[in-house]
Formats: sequence, C-alpha cells, structure tokens
Amino acid sequence: MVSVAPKGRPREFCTDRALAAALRVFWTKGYEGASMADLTEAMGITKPSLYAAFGNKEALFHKALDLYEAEKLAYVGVALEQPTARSVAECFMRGAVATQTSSCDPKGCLGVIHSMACGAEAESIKADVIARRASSQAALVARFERAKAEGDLPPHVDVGGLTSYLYAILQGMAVQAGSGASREELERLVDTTLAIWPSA
Amino acid sequence: MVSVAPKGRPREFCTDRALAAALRVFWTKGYEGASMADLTEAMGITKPSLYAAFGNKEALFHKALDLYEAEKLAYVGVALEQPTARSVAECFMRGAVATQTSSCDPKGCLGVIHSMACGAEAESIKADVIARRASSQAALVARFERAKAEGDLPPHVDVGGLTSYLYAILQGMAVQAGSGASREELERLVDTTLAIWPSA
DNA sequence: TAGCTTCCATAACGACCGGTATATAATGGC
DNA sequence: GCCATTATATACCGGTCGTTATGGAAGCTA
Repeated sequence: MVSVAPKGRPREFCTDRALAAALRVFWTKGYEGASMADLTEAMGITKPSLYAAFGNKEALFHKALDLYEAEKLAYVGVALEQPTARSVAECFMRGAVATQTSSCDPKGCLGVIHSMACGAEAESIKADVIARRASSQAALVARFERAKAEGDLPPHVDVGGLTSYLYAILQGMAVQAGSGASREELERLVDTTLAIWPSA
Repeated sequence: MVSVAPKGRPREFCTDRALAAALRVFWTKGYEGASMADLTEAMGITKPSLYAAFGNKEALFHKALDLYEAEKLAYVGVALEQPTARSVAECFMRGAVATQTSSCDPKGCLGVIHSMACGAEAESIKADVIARRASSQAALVARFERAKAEGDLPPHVDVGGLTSYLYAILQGMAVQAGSGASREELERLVDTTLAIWPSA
C-alpha cells in the first residue's frame, strides 16, 4: 500500500525530473567533471534538497545509472531476443547509434565514459560500471553460444572472441560519438561491420 | 650551438625522467584525476620545480602526450608502411595490444582516455587529443585508398567506413584494456577480427 | 671571496570541492 | 490554534585544487 499522505511539507520538485537532469550532467561531464554546483543548477534545486532526496553524489550517480540502463539501454534486451546472431549484432549496433547520437541527449555512452581512468574518488564508480558490463557481456556470450549451436554462426568461430569483438565495436562507437562523430559516420561503420559479419 | 654552461645552479633532477613519471600518472588517472600532488610525488620534485621546468599542468600534459606518441605509438608509423591492408590492420592491432597491456605500463590508451567526457578544465585537452586522432585517421584512410587501388581490398568496400571500423576496434580494445581485460582476451579479439577481415 | 643567476623548500594564496548546521516556511494531525 | 514533521534557503564547514610569493642554498664567473 502506498502512503498517500506524507506527514510534513511536500517537496516542491519532481524527483524523477531532477534525476533525469542529473543524468544529463553526468553523461555530459562525467562523474568527476560534474560538480555539485553543476548538478543542482541543472536539477533546479539547492544542495540540501539534493542531499535529502538522493543521499550524496555517489548515490545520485548510481540512481542516474539505473535510469540510464532502464531508459537508454532498453535495446540491449531487445537485441538479445533477435532470431540470429547477425540480427542480434545489428540490433545492438543500431540501438547504440540511436542512443549515442540522439539530438536531444548527450553524445557517447555513460558506461564507457565511466570505465576509463579516473581519480581515486571515482574508483568505486568505475568498478560498478565494469561489473554491470561484465554481466551483460556474459549474456551475449550465452546468446552467441546458442547461435553457434543453432548453426547461424560458423562452427569455427571463437564465441568469446566474437563477443569481445562486438563489444569493442560498440565501445569504439561510443568513443567516436563522444568525440563528435556524426550519425552518418557511425552508420557507415555499422554497415561495414555487417558487411563482413561471419556467416555460416 | 648548444649552450653547455648554464649560468646558475643546475637542476637536481632529470627532466626526461620526470616527464616520463608524469606520463604514467596521467595515463593511470587521467588529466583531471591526476592532482599536482600526485604528479610531484611521482616525479620526485616539488611544485615550484615543476612549474619552473614545465610551465603548468596543461603544458606538462601536452609534453607528456608528445612523449607518449613518440615512445608508445611508434607502431602506428610502422603499421602504415605494411604491404597490404590486412597487414596494416594486424600491425595496428598487435601494436595496440602490446602497448595497452604492457606489464610495466598503465593499461589502456592515453588518447582514448582523454577523448571522453570531462569537466570544463579539460575541454582543451580533449580537443587536442581528438585533433591528433583525426590526423592519424586521415593517414589510415589514405593508406586504405591505396590498398583498394592496389587490389588488396575488395572494390566494393567503403574505405571511410572501414577506417572508422578499425579505429573503433582499437578504441574498444583500449576501453577493455583499461577495464582489466587480459592480453589473452585482447589477442582473441584481434584473431577474430583478422579471421573476418575482408579479402579481395 | 664577491656578485650574479638559478634552483629548491616552505608556506601561503584565492577558488572551488563535497557536504552540513541553522533557521524559516509549509503541510497534516490533533 | 498548536504541535510534530518535512522541505527550503542561506550561509558556512574543513579540505583540496592549481598556482605562486618568499627566503635561502648552490653553483657559476671573476
């Protein structure tokens, strides 16, 4: 049962909207590059309100990362359900292009940004991001194993190698998107990858 | 003519060694994550000595980046001289694996690290790194155009797309190396890429 | 040794960092 | 109306950031 009558003074801002604004800041500047002043300004609230609603900067980031995965990485689940290894790869890459070059979102990938070198304060952030990636990568390994068993990957392919390969392309796309590559450039990259995709 | 008799007291440290130490710090923690305290401690000098010898933090980084390109990216020039497009790609990737997973150097790629999202103070750093990458990528486009003319790339390949593709793999390898991937994992990635490399 | 130049070490600068104490305003229950 | 509870706004905390002023030590030429 949901409590419909909170006791004290109601908050004057929408936590979901504030979190979405925080996500954009982290996505644009990175965890270390985003200051509390940047965050509160973008969220339209004061620092005490932020701390009361979200805990601290690190907790805010983890909630923003949850939102990012739910809203911006939904294509990952869709991709894993595609019927062939090739269509899985295509769905991954097309989804990544769409997310990373959206005209109304920051460029690049929040996860890739935060798996790079960083200062001591962000080490736990980096570790969390890397752990989340490992689990999704494991799911892709399982999917390609199935594809191999079903015969839509050649029997000689190294499934682990192919998974790292596809992830490398996705990560490289994120690097290029964050460096200002246009959607057209990334689409040519995807087309090239699909043109040489190993077929049975 | 080189001045062999500097007038005042000689400095007590070797600037080349100090710069190499600074490079390791930037490579490990990134420009923003590396504090002046980190740098001076690793370099074995005090802050005034650092400022006298290198200017400021940003100038120190640019000199470290020059050193990185000269010492750690020498394989790029070698790769571009290989006789076929395939051997160019292989030389690029093998060189990247060697540099990014060296047991005596930080993991990952200094350039990729600094082309990601960052705070305002590092925007000019990011812009410089991206510009340097653009020029090396242009050289690879030219090399693949030649390969296409010489017939060791199929006539239907999109040279720009293939260049972005190879760079994406290199960048993805850097992301994975920085995230703790082993040399063996990256070598499987390289082997997979070479196994599906487009042949004439 | 005198005089000049350059380097080193300490300490401090203002600005900003993430995080809070305090006081006031707005609600619900009684 | 009054109290308990929660949110807001201002101002501030100690610490660290990149950077630099200051004073003395070390080497050179003469």
